[in-house]
Amino acid sequence: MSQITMKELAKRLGTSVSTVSRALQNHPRIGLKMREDVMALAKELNYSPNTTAINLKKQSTKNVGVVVPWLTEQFFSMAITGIEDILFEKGYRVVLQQSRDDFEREEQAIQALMKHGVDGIIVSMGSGTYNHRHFLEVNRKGIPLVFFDRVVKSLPNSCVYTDITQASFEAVELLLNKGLTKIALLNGPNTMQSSNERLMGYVNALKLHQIELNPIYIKTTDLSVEDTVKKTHELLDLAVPPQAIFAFHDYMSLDAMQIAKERGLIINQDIFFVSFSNLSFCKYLEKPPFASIEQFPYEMGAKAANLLVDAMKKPDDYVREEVIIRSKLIVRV
Amino acid sequence: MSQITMKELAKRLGTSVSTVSRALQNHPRIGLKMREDVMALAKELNYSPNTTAINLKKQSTKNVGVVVPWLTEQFFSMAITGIEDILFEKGYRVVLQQSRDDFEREEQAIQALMKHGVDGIIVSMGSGTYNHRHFLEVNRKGIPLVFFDRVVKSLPNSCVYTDITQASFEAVELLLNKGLTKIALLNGPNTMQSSNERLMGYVNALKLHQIELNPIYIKTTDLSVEDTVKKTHELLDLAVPPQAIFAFHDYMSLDAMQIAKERGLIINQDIFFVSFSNLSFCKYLEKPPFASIEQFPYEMGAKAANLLVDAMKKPDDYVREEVIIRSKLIVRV
DNA sequence: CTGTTAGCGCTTTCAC
DNA sequence: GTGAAAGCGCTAACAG
Repeated sequence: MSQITMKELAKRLGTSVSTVSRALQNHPRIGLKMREDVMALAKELNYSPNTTAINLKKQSTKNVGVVVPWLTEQFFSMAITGIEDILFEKGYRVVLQQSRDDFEREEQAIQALMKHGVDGIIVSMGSGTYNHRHFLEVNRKGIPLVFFDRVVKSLPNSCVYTDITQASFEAVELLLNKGLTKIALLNGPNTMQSSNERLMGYVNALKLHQIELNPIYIKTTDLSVEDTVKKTHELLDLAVPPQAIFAFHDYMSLDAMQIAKERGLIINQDIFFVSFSNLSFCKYLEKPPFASIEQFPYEMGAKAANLLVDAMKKPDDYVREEVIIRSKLIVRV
Repeated sequence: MSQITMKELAKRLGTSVSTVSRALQNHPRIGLKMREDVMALAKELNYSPNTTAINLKKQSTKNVGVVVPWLTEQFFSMAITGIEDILFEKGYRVVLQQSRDDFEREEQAIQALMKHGVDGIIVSMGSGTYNHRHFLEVNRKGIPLVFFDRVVKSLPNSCVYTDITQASFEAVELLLNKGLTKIALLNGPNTMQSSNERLMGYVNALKLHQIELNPIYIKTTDLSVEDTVKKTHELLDLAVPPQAIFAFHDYMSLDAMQIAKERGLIINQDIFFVSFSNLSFCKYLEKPPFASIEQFPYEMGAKAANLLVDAMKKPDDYVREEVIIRSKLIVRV
């Protein structure tokens, strides 16, 4: 199926390619009749422009690469929905890649995108990412890059995130205000900035309420179910087990809750869970985690997309922006 | 940041662009020293080819469009993961669009993809899609297209799906074998082929077990939560309410279950639910829907991607394939 | 108002 | 083995 080109249109109309081009893009300096003729023939022949050629000419692809750890995590699929909505309306397309929290894969994805030619990139970093050379490479190439959620604040790129420290503080304080003092932290890996911020919020809250920090209540995990299960058992095996667990996210809360239930504990009575995510399906649970932090992923994605669009518009006088989306603590019970 | 081009490499090496091109792609008829020199300089200058130019030349973009109703539905995010895995390894990139079960949007998405230039398209149709003109257009343009899950069997495109009728039959039979006879069907819209197939499976099972079909037990919905709620109430308001509900998918089961619970019914005792999807988070429920049909979305996506890759390889002698992925009824209780 | 011309960056005959 | 040249489809000065 040989696509019909402007050359063909020009030939049939006995005119030149440039005239056809101008007519098609409603250039002012073009005769009315000619414009109409061209338009008519184009429609008749079902002409559609070759975007690749335009891309080559314009040095842009109207493609934006998006790299997230897991599409299957609700947080990310909602964020991508926000990204897609903004980008689509601005004429961009989303090229998607998952890093699966694996450094190698993330690097591969970024390289593929650069090689493939995208006008910009939006990234939420994987938990396994221990260095930033791929991002530096993107910056070196002058491709606009925006981070969201799992960001790198030390890089000169704009980023969108929630104040994890503050949100963590509020979550832990909620528990403290309930009179609970033995609160455990079931965290992500130390390598993740957001794990450290959770820790800070946790520490701050305890400090403010003059509860002594007990290191045995602090566990890090690699975010896997197995590790969550293991560390939860460790916590519940303690001589004085925690009354509440502040977990990395709802997925972790849910897995930890299963363990607690198996061990005969009653949720929201013997033990309380709070975490990030505010997963929608928790509403179907008889006993949902006590509270959760809503991070508004759709809005975060949309904001990141908007920042990227700005950056792509004016690659020269690019101003780094750091946008903090205010999270909200949702008490479920 | 002006990217470095082959022209630049050629200039610096005092050779021609064509030689550089050949050296870079390990053309046989090229001097060893020259090849090494070119390679070395390319590495040094961090040369990377302009994919758009290659695309224009090769008349292909290595981009594949994927259109699904909702990214946030686990079924689709898993399918896309399968698609992405296969496509990435074959050197293709996934361009993602969501139709949100809206015909206009689906049409827009398909058009944007065609215009944008993709080598192929994978689609799972939206529930609101009432005609196929956009697919016909894709076919007319000779762009390979493969359907999965929500397919159009009457079109000449390959497709991958589960045997909904058979799976529905098994699901309903499971209930019948439990001695339940008053079974309702909470279906999707009539416009969806897969709704009709569910209905057929339902009818077949009842017939085989010589249970008379009672039309008041059959409800269609537009898949929205509101409509699900409404129709569930209608069913439970009946003089003789159903003992079991076969719902479109787990999301619908869950919403319907909420209503049943609110009305004081005990799940898996007073009323049983079965549906499609086998959502992973149901494992966290005290009382999950009684059974669910696992459709192996990852495998479906992967298979669809493989079919598309084949179709893109040999656009001429294209053979339509219809692949049926065997589903599995998972009894949860 | 319209045609000519020169590319965008790369591949690929066709010569030498 | 290497270079010159054409061309993928389109845009945009530059001349009329």
